[in-house]
Amino acid sequence: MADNKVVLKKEQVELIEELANVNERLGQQPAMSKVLGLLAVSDNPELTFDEIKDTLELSKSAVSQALNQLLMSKKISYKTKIGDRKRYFHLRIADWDTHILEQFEGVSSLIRVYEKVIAIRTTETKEFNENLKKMADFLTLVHNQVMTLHQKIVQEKK
Amino acid sequence: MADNKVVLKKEQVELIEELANVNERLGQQPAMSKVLGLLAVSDNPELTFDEIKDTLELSKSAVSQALNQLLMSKKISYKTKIGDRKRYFHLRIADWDTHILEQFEGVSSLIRVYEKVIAIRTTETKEFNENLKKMADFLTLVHNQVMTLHQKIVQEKK
DNA sequence: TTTTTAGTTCACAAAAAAAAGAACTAAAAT
DNA sequence: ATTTTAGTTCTTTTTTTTGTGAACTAAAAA
Repeated sequence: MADNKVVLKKEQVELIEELANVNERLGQQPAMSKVLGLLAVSDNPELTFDEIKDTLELSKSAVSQALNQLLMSKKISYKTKIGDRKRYFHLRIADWDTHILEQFEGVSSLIRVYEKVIAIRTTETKEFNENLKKMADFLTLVHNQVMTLHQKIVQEKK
Repeated sequence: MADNKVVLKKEQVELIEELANVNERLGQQPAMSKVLGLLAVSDNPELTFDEIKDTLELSKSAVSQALNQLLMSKKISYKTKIGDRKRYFHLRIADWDTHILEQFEGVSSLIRVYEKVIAIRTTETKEFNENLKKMADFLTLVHNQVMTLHQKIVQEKK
């Protein structure tokens, strides 16, 4: 029944909330978003189940589900310490580039759908179709530039 | 009580649903997303209230709310025809670049929050902080490139 | 002047998403 | 052997989101 709440300054709490909000807008679920925020802001980047639960004031089951989904989507991982049964959860921050590219997957979907729309549209609406095409082309350009930048990162890592 | 349903081929219906799904993942509400899909795919890009309502099989109030929100967020506009009281709603497709930039606002928020996180983090966690910084720098680079590309579009339009 | 059209507004219902709680489990500690 | 720890799983409850329906409005038509 001990309280494992992590001590946080007010500004840290505020940032966790802000981070959670941004993550929610990017389509992540609330509890997962809060966990991501906490793990990014906490001075100690490795927190136990109970520290997360007590700091975020969530139920065990909410924390369990959030952690497991984050583990499955490879946003977090955990360490164990000898002589200690607890797991220490942390962001997989070194894989930040993969996470960002996953977010950009949304742009790819958008491009694919718009290409399909362009393909089946009537040719009657010339200006409309031209604008759709310009938009799809712009998105493709952005997508390619992001991929190029990412390749540079990958090279640097090696 | 007339049925104003727009005639659509099966592939058009499927694309409307796909577009609606992508838009929902980008944070738009379901009814709004469907309206955007219909207006992008329909051969006639200018549809009346009742055509939208009957084609999407939504209630008057759902359509009314969706259209008004889309008008307010400037995703759509409408025309009137003389001797006709109906409004003809259409995508503001010529403003596609503005709409895309609005979506990219999410990236800016993300950068701003991560910069704040970096600013208040303990200096104890060197590698963690360096990775955060690299991520924020990458996002900033992407953001700048998108802005540069957009400037070119704006120039071309003039 | 009354009726119809083209919507709007708002209280409520339905559905979906999120969180909680309680019972359970497997391994470790006592 | 039984108790505790560190969670998991499943059902239920709560909250939030989305959509509906009925009453309303303002302008135009009959």
